[in-house]
Amino acid sequence: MKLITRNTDYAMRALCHIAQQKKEAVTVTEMVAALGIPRPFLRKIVQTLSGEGILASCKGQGGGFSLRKRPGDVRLTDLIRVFQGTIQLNECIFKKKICPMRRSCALKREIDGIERDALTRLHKVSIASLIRKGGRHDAD
Amino acid sequence: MKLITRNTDYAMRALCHIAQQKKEAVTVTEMVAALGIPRPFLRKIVQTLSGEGILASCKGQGGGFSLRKRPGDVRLTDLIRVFQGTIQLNECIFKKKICPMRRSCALKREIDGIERDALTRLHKVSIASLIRKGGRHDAD
DNA sequence: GACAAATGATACTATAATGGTATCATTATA
DNA sequence: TATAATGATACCATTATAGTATCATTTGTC
Repeated sequence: MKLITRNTDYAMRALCHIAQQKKEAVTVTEMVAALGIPRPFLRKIVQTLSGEGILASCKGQGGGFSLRKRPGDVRLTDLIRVFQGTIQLNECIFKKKICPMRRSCALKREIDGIERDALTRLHKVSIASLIRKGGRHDAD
Repeated sequence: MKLITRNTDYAMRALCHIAQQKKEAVTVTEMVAALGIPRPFLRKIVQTLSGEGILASCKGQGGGFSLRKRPGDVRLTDLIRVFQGTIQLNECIFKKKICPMRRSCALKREIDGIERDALTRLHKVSIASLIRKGGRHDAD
């Protein structure tokens, strides 16, 4: 069971790191040093976050990334949506066809309920909530 | 988010179907007709369930599969373990290395908690509980 | 102006998981 | 003996994941 992928995980760590710096802009170099994430991969991730309007970027020397949203407004579900595709509950087993048992499938009802609750909880996890909970997000 | 794969889903449907028949043994042919699952795939699945001791099998004409356990004793988590590998919570991001932030990672704590609760609920779903909830498990 | 340090854009790759298919062997019943 | 069933296994196609690699562009500093 994997609720979040590395993309999502790394993204959230990077965002928490940025949120905790007092600086104007945080560079990838700095984040690599702090978080230990492979540089090209992290670059791709923050570029995506920039494209999504979650981070702002400044090019050139002295540039870097900064938060464009309030820490309380960036939730795990947002990142999951960006990096893991639309958040869909377990789509019905019969791909193109309409599921012949959708009216009455107890199994699907159960799974849906469990997934829905997990999503509700993931939605409550934001940059702000993680920072509040203390715990450092950088490596040693 | 995908808590269960088709393997798991099909397995549970097949098991529920078998549990609801009064017969000694249920054949794959019969299950294919009832559930609409691709025959060779379903064969592989029930063979696996047989190997796991969840189903008993009889070869030869007049043979088929039957439940070897009580319906209350076959849970979704059992099938997830069989078809989706060991149920592991999100393993730490840094593969071989020891995660440098395991002492203090608020993100991991949150995800762990959510996954753990989902597993607890998946553990409560069994053949028996699904059958009890009514709802048919066969196709039209 | 040249250089260095930063991001932007984009293409590529390797591995594993998922969702199957296909075949041949074996067993048991009619 | 023919037939209907499972057993064992090998194969395959697609997608997602987790990256890597390159070149272009911008911008501050000397």
